[in-house]
Amino acid sequence: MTEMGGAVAALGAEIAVEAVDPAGAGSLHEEILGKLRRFLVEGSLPDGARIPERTLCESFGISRTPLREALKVLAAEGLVELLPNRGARVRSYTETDIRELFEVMGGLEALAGRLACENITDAEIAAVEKLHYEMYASYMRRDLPSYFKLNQLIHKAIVDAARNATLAVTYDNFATRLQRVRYNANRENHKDRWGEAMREHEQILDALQRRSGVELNDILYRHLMNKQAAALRYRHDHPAQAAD
Amino acid sequence: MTEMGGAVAALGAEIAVEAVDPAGAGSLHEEILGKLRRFLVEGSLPDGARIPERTLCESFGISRTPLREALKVLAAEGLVELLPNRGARVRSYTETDIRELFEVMGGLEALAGRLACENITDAEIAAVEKLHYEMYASYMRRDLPSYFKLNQLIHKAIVDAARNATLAVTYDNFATRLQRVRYNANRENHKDRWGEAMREHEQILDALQRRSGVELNDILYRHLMNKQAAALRYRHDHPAQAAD
DNA sequence: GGATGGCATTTTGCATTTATTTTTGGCTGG
DNA sequence: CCAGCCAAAAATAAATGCAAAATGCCATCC
Repeated sequence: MTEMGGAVAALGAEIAVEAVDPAGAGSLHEEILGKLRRFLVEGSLPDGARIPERTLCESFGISRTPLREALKVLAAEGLVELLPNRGARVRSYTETDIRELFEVMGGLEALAGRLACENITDAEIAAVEKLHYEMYASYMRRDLPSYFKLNQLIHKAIVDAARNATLAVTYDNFATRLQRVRYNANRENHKDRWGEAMREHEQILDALQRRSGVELNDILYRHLMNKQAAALRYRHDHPAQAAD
Repeated sequence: MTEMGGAVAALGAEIAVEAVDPAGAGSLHEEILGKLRRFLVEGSLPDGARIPERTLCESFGISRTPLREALKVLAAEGLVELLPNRGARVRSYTETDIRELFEVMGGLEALAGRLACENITDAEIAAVEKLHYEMYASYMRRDLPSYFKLNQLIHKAIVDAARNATLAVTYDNFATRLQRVRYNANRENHKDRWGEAMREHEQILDALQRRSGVELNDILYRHLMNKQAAALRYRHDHPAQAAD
């Protein structure tokens, strides 16, 4: 397994850098958990790569116990898979997995939209409007990174307005898994759908302003389904590093 | 902490019984995980009870390492909460938590219904019909346990028909958390709503037969919201062992 | 008499050690 | 020369041991 030697070395470097910032909370294993999660999301390790715990322990400068605990949690979160007596692998998402993830995200966002319409304040709607127009400006400027950032903030604002912490946590969990996928599929693929997505966001804002729960529910679900279709289309056109 | 001595003793007994049945998969910590989860769901430990790991280790007859790993996973699943340097407690669901759980379940079931309408086969619809009429028979017989069992099977059938394993796993996770709540709130409270629930299930079957995704989506969500209202109403009338 | 500070006990968190399983390399037999 | 098997090495899983943090208790001081 030399193919990931470089990646593990990179991991070591990453840790050296992040050791400065007091990332985690109190306990060591939570700190490790956060670092590992971030590392996996950023896609620095190829899909399906084995995660030799001994090597990682040396990189992190810790013992194997807290690392194993962190891996168990990450497995429960769906970012790694644990093969009995054979260690951990980076979970490789098949096309089916990706389809399913988008569907669940669609259901969660739809729920968030419905609840948000029941609970959102005028001030929060104004804040979303602001984000929306900033995002539109980014769209006109063809500033993709800014667009993505604002896009994320809008969706997060809707989830927050749903007043449901359990939903927010679950949403974050799935968003994290999808990020792992999205980092692989380069963001370029979004350009195909950019105009369409922008129009959908107009509808999202409109439904939110009118506090129409059922409409926002439906729009957000279809919005995610369109994202899904685009992602799968991209994957078919670029089966480069696919690991199905 | 003598208040839970009896409960832990009961735990020990439980394990002795279950040690016979080959519950878990291969690895020891997964076996422990399953046992602990089942034990927590059954509500044998009071809300907020401390879980001293040393005591549990003796009960299970294992070392602390696999137990700690299992506890970390259960914390990620939301069944226990880990206080840094202060061990694990049984997570006590506040009224807000319960409200949130029902909302998320509503979103997930709604999604399942929508997807099921797109994917379900005629044979599967026939199977649901069969379950439905059996459930109706149980309703007429006032056979609550049978009714509950069939009710669960119908909802499970819809989730399975959604053809989304990720959704199914997530659904199970939340269903487990709610079971922990439901075991506390005695099932008697359902009798208030029994007729109403039965009528809702007529609509569910109808929408499924017509494969009307948007309708089933909405019906299932409202179905869960009515369950939520009933559960919270019960909780208000019976604040017995409430641990808010 | 009440409150505060220090000490002892208990409990958790991490590291180290031991054992079991898997894998790989080499060897032997066909 | 290839296939199957055995053995050694490596990796993982579990257990134990050690150190640090927290809680409870007691004594002393105000």
